[in-house]
Amino acid sequence: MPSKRLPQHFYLNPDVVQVSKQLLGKILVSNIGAKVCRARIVETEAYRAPEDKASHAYENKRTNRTQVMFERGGHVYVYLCYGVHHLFNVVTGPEEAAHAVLLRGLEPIDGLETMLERRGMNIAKPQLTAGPGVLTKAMGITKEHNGIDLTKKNSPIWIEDAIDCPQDAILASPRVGVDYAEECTSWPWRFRIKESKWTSPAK
DNA sequence: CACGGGATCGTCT
DNA sequence: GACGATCCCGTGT
Repeated sequence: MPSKRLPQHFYLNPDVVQVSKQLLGKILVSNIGAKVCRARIVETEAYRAPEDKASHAYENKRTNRTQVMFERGGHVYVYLCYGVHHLFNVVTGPEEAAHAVLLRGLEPIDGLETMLERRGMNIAKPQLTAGPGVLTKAMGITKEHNGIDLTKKNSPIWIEDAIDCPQDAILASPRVGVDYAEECTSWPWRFRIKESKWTSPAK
């Protein structure tokens, strides 16, 4: 059952909230350090510039860090959080629209041994890849991958297509860790596949 | 299970 | 010089 790389037009959709939902069920693949890992995306969050106070690109603020968010959809935005964790975002929309989808939870498919080794764990349990900081560690993703294009041939990271997740299988709730974002804090832009155990802890 | 704190450093003021 | 789009471990219940 061969999977296919998502085409560029998937990422160019100007509605980042819709893309955030459409990414649920898709397959994230990394080919890093001569190891291939595949995992199903089960939790995401949408960040929409310029009006979203939780977004690093709030008011279209352009800095060295946020520059990549203004690239064409399909690029990757990775940044260091709390000096400890690398967080992985998919940039979406046309060039100059600084939207992004944060990946928050994965369900392992292939490369489980590699993921366990990278995490220093012995047995597979949800904490292996449930959470934005730990899923990057399991997949081998770091700041080095900031700015790469998921749709480019031979990129070390890409996303494969899969059947869309049915709407009634998706649970929407407020985003995590954005208490500073005032009225945007309550926007229900965190999406998860209801029955999956591989999502980060509920708020 | 709910909190509370420490780790740790790039980014922006 | 302050502060994170987090995680893990410790303590108390």
